[in-house]
Amino acid sequence: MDEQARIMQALGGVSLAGHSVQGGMALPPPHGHDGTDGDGRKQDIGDILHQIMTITDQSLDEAQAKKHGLNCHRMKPALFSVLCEIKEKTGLSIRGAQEEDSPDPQLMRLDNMLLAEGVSGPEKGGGSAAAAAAAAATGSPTDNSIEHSDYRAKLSQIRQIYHTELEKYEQACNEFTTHVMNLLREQSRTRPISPKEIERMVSIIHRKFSSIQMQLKQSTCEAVMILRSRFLDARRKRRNFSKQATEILNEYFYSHLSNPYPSEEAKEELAKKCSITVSQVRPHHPSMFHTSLLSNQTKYQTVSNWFGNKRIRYKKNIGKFQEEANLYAAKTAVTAAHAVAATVQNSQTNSPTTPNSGSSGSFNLLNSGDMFMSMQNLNGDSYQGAQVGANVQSQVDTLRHVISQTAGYNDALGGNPMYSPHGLNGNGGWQDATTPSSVISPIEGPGSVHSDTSN
DNA sequence: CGACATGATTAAAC
DNA sequence: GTTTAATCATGTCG
Repeated sequence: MDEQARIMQALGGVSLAGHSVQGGMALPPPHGHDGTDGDGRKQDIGDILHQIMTITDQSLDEAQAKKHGLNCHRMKPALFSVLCEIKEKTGLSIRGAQEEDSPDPQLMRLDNMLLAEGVSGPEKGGGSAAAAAAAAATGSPTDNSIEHSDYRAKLSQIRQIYHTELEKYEQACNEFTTHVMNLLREQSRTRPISPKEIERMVSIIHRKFSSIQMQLKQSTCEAVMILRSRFLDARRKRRNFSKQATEILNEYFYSHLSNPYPSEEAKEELAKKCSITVSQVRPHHPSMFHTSLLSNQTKYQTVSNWFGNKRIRYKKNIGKFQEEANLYAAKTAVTAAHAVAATVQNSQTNSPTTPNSGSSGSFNLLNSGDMFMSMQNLNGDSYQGAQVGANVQSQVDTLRHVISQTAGYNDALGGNPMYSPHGLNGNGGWQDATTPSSVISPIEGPGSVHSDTSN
C-alpha cells in the first residue's frame, strides 16, 4: 500500500512535469485558493490520482461519493485535458492495433450445418406435431414413419433449445453492451472516450459473445449428429416392406415385365402408394447432413433398390418367380379387362381419353379398336408395339400372359414356364420397351428358360 | 439355430 | 447420372 502510494506520487509528478501542467495548461487560476505553493498542488493531484486508482477497492456508496467529489474538484478540468493529451498521443498506436474481423470458417461451417439440418433455418412443416399428424394421416402408419416422426420430434426439441439459448445469449449480449456503454458514457465525464472507442469496446463484447454462441452452435451440431447417427443406426436394421407394398411393387413389375424400369414419376407414385416414407429413404452414401438436400435420384432409392433387386433376381431364376408372375398377371388382367370395358364405354360416349401417366389404377388406351387389335394380334404373335403407348404396353404384357395361358400351349408341370419372359432378350437383358420388334416365340425350348433352381 | 428371403450397399460398366 | 451383379446384413420361418 505504501509502495502504491509512492508510485502514485511519482506518476503524478512525472506526468505533470512531462506535460507542462504547471505551465500553460488550463489549470484553474491559482488565486482561487490560498494554497498557492507548488508542493501543495502536487500533493493535491497525487491525492486525486490515488483516489481514482483505488476507487475499485471501495464500496459502491463510498465510490459514488468519491466520484462526485472528484467530478466537482477544482482540478478536474485540468486533469481531464491532460488525459486528453495523453490519449491523443497514445491513441494512434491503439488505432493501429485494430484488426479486421474476418468471417470465421469454422463458424460458417457450423451455420451451414445447422441450416442444412433445419435447426437454424425457417421452421418447416410446423414441427413435431405436424409430423405426428402426417404419420397418423397415412393409411397404415408403419414403424418407420413412427421412427421418423420421433426423429423429427427430437430434432425440433433440439431446435427449440437452440433458439431459446441463442435468444438468451443475444439478450445478455445486448444487456451487457448497453450496460458497458452507459458505464463508458458515465466515465467519459472523468476521462476522454471517443465514440470510436465505444464502438471498439462493443465489437469486442460482441466477439466474446459470438464465441460463446459458437460453442452453443457446436454443441447443437454435436447433438444433431448424435441423434442422426442413432437414427441411421436404427434404420440400418432392415425392415421388410408391408405386404401391401410388395404387392403394389410386384404388380407394377409384372405388368411392366417388358420394361421394368419405372420412371422417376412412377417411382414417386409407387413410393406414395406403398407408403414408403422418407424414413425409408436415405442417401446412397449415408453421410451426414444430406437428407434435407436429397436430390430426386436418391429420393426414391428404396423403390429403385427394390426394382434393382427384383430385376436381377427375376432374371437369375425365372422359374422360381413363375407362380408369382402368374398370380400378378392374372390380377392385373382383371383390372385391365375392366379398363378395356371402361374404355369401350368411354369411346361410345364420345369422350376422348386423356393421357394420365403414372396412375396405374386407371389405364389409358388409345382407343378400343387398337386394344382389340392388340389382343387379336397377340394370339397371332404379330403385334406391332411401336404404335402403342407405354401404358398400353403394360396391359399387353399382362394380357399376353393370360392369353398364353388360355392358348394352352405346353403344360404347367415340372416347373415349366407358363409364359416366356418376352421382355428378356437372349443376352439376359431387357429389350427396349418402345420397340418390341417381335415377340419371342412361345415355342421356345423349355430348357432355355426353366433350367436351374440351383443357386 | 440354420436356411432362406429380402432390403441395402458396393464396384464396375455403361 | 443409372444399372448390373455380387455381396452384406438382417428378418423370418420351421
